[in-house]
Amino acid sequence: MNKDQGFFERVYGVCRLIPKGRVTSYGAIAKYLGSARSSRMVGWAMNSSKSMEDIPAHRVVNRNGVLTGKSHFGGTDAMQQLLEEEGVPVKNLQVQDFEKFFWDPMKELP
DNA sequence: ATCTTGACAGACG
DNA sequence: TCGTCTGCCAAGA
Repeated sequence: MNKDQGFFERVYGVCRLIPKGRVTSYGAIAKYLGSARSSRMVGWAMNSSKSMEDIPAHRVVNRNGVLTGKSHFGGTDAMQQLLEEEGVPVKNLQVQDFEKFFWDPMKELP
């Protein structure tokens, strides 16, 4: 979470802090990191995180609540099932009641 | 050192 | 309302 590791390391830190059964958006994380318009960087970081088991990237979706990164989860609906197991209802890669399950790092974290 | 890519987001036409 | 384009910043080739 220190900047020593670079930008995406911080993204990892936030991802790990996402409570189980909650989801957040790339923009929210980017904003929390201070670069609200660098949401792409978050996705980029996740791209690297996909190789890191410690990062629950399945809890990170786009602002629409759509699991855009599902393709990176083996090309199956594994990502969707993971969320459902955690208590997040997902329908066809779309998080149901997204706002309800949305977890804002800036708001939840001190 | 330069160019391309990237799991987004917001603005514009 | 929907489709398209740009903006943003970092990492890999």
